[in-house]
Amino acid sequence: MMAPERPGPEDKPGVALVQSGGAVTIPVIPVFSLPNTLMQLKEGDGASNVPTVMEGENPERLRVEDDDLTSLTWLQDKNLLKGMNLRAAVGEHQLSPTSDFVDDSASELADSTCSSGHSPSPAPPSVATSSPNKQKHPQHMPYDPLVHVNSKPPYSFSCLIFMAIEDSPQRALPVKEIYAWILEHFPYFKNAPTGWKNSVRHNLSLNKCFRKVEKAPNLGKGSLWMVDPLYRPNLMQALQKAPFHPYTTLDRVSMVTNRVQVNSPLGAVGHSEFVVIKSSSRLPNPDLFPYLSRRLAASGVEGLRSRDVAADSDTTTTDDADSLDDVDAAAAMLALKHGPRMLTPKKVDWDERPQGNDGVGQACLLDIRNPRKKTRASKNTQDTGRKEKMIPVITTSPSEDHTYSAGPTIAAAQGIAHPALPSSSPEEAFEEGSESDDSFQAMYHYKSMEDMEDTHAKQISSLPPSDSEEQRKIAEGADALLNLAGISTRKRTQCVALHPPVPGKRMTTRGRRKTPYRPRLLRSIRPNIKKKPEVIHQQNQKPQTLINNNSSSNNNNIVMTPGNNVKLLRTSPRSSLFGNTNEYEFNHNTAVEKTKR
DNA sequence: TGAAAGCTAAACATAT
DNA sequence: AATATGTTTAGCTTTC
Repeated sequence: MMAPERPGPEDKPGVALVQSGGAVTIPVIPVFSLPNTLMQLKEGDGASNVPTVMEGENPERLRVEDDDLTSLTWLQDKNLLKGMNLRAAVGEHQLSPTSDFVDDSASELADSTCSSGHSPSPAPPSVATSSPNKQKHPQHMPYDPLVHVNSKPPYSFSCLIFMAIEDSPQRALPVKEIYAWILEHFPYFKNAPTGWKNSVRHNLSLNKCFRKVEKAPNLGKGSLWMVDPLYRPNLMQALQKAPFHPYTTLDRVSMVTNRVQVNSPLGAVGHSEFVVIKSSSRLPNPDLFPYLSRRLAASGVEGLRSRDVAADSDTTTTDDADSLDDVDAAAAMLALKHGPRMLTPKKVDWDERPQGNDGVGQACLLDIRNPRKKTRASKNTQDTGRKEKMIPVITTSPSEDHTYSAGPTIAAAQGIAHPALPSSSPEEAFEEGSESDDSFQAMYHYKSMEDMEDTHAKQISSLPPSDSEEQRKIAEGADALLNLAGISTRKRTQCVALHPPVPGKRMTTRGRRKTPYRPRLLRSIRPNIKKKPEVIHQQNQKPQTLINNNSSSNNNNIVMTPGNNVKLLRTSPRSSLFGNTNEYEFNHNTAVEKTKR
């Protein structure tokens, strides 16, 4: 079964070449999409024949239709690539000028060309469609999922799911839409065996990073899946570690192709040149990943520069306000809990901000890696020997990235002290600087914290003393929300013990088998110990239940309202006797007890 | 070499 | 009943 109809790639062209005034100007093309561009260059460099892609056109379709395009061997002949500083672009691989990069890339490009329809003699369909290369994409090649359709994406399923969810408007997707997203953005899976869907479901169920959310029954089968806010930094970290994530690839080099005076009135044809410039873009292609790129930018992945870039980007500026709506619920609740003090970490300009005063997320920035157990990211960056030698590592162990078994890095998310962290509380995290690298200071801050700093927190802080009871209620509600979300609001001494296993997420049994194999026949007769569903059905199905507490002693329900606000329905055991429910509704501007009934 | 991470397959249950 | 979705177990490969 193919994906349901949805906006296709034509709505989000990966590469748009803009023709203007007879000359073809080529915008900055990230390495992520580089092969797309390369594919459009004609053998022999006949510039007059260089196809142009009008904005909005589907590059995928063009790849298919431009059958007159030939391979890129001319690139090797011209030795253009060799002159580039591709060392950084290829991630962790040290490439000597005489490395086998060209050869390998040639074969890979040939594969790409063939698979994407650029070859003048495309491979038979049986080869191109029924035999996807199950091997992962070679690490020394920039990866374009729309081009390297025969290479298995170098991302784990959890990363793919994460990207899919993050790239959705509501940050929540049903399984079916996750399938569709993956199929759209990674056509490899169109020809992959159907087992990948099983893997997706398996990952959703087992991976602690993903949480099931109830949705209205009339919206089809199944539930919505969201990224657990607690683990979002972990996933982002995992994504950064992925060898060809746009962070790590685009980060190194962006390629600007300046085709000089192509089809110009001056007739200066037959000359193309590639100019490689360094860029700090750490974001995915906003055309391919509109929401994802924006949200990662909003999450501070790219840091200061990303903000600047975003401000200059058409894609981001148009929806900049929208991105402000992406309030991290956990951060919001923490802010509510801890009040304005938590929310106002020395308001300073980003450029002037002291290192380390990054609020809740700041603890995430500290490089607390175990020097003995280097992460791949650290190894990679050491290899590159570039300034970005310190990729922010949120967790000390890869096992805490986004895996099934690791405990959440709540300490990091909360600013709760890690043994290696200088601060032991969120407050201290604000009060103390860190020795973090420059590249750290803007990363992984919660944009929502800033937003609330300007609006939400000010409202709270402006409450007169007579409203302290109200504020206490809000804090209490936020506390409940946090606790329900698995975020401890206790002090550090308790935080470790307060990491409960994520309900419904088993602790790992992966790796080598620790228990004897139990035949299916025996397992089939075991009693049904299926856990109770995590989500509850609201009487009014309009809001989506985010979190609920199955405990009978706590009648808290967290729902997401249609306006993407977080609503807490709290019925204390005593008040429930009288049918009273306090309803708190939180958004990025307000935190008020909305109704009582 | 062992452990961890990730992938795949499969059985089974439940929901639509 | 068929299909989609969700859960769980198991075994494998790869990487560290």
